[in-house]
Amino acid sequence: MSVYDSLTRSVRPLAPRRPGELSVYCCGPTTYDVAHVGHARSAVAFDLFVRVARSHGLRVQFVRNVTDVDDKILARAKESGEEPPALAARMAELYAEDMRALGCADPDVEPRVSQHIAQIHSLVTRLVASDSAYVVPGPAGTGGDVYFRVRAFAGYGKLSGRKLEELQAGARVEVDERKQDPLDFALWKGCAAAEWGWDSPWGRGRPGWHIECSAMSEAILGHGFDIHAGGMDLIFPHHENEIAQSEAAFPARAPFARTWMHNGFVNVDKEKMSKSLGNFVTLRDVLARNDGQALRLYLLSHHYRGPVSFDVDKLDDGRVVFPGIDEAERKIEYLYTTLARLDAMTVALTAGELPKEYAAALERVKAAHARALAALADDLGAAAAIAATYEIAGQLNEAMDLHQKRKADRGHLARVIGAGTLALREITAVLGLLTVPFARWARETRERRCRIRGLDPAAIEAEIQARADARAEKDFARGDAIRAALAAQGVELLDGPSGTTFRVAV
RNA sequence: GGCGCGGUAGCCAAGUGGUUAGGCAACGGUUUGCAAAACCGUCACACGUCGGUUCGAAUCCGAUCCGCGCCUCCA
Repeated sequence: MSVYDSLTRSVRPLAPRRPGELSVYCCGPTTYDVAHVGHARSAVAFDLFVRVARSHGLRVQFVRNVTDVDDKILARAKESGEEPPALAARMAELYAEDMRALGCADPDVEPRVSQHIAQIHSLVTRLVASDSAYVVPGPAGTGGDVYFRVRAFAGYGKLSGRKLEELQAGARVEVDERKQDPLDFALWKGCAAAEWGWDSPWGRGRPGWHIECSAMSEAILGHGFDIHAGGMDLIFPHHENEIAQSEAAFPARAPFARTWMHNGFVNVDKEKMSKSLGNFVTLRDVLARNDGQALRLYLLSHHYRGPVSFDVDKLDDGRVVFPGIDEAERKIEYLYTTLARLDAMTVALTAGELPKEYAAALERVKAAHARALAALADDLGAAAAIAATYEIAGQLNEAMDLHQKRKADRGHLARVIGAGTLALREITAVLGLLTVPFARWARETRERRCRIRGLDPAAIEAEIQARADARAEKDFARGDAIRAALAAQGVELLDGPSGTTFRVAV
């Protein structure tokens, strides 16, 4: 498989440092608030990457950190009166819940900054000793700061494609008297003795923003690990600074990371969804209304490096809906319905020559299967894989339709159905879709939709019984009136051979 | 100002030198007591604009118009 590398700006074959193994470090959340759709995009993109890599037989060690020490956490905790570590732990738990709801596997290792202060001290000390960083003493009673000397690292700017002169020409860098150069950035920030922090060789303080990822990735994966991943907004300055720190500290062990992967943004009204613009939608909001798998499918329907727009509609009654996610949820329902139909039927294969019509169908299924796997292997072409998935599902449903109609051809059709089932299950597994068992999905979906629409399932069942009674008396007009009344509430009645069931519309 | 990304049929969205992407909506069918689901067909010989290269360009090159991002906390 191959992936796009931000450092070389090209799609390159994956070449792990140790054959058969893949070490991945992904920048996780700063836990001062609940996650929004932008966080979901990053998590889903790299969960997909890990799934595809594993499907290629690689033993992946997936590390995603939690930044649980940060000024924003402190500020938010002060507002609410909560202790900063308690707030950070609470938000980390909510983040993990949200990501699981999106079908993301838990990371193999989830390091916390608060558990790696010693490693941070050691790295900063090393940088100071080699003159890559300098200490600025703080006021009385306050710890000192440590800054990284950007000009001491020759490769600065290689990831983001920036030159030092251009950065200065930008002239939007905050002027800080204590820095020797405006571009220097903090490795350690001093604080007052009473404030949230840790003692250090430079006095009381907290880590700077970028140092934690350098320290934790080194601690867990060592230098020269395979993949460093995160959102595109982290390229500069975060990842650029990580490279500078790590490679300045251990020049002999460069590169810090072999390949850099970055996901694109989620846009609302063509603008980036972000905290600062205030245009974000939290995952709590989305998951209250929609299936997490629907959001996952929606995100995967767009290439991970391009932009994704996230539409929000306000209905007349004030309710907020997400039309794109509703549509994706119907597609999830289609795929589940197809699988449920498969599970309910028994097929028996026949050997021998396949008639031309069925041979062609089998060929289409196999071609779509191969296309999906090839697309995923080529820089995570999930959208193309999903398109192939619909083709397979369509072929499967057609074959199942014919299986009911053409009894004599059942053995032939069983071969198409068998190949399609295998393909559908394999591709959706790699995509991380349909990971929830059908029965549980059906139950949870019905409960959620009833709750949203304010419906009582028991009352619906009573109406269904009333309609059955009417139909038994050949009073079709009354039966149809009941159907129409329920339909107006978003309840569709499904008449099947074993009675009537219902589904609630998205 | 510097660096970068994108403009594909009514809508969403892949692809990226020659052969059907896919979905949604709409419409017409098959099926159904009526429906739903499922399936078939149509919309679809689409690729911002103008030039150029080529036997052939949505795809490569140049110019240009729009939109967006990063350069400051950010996934």
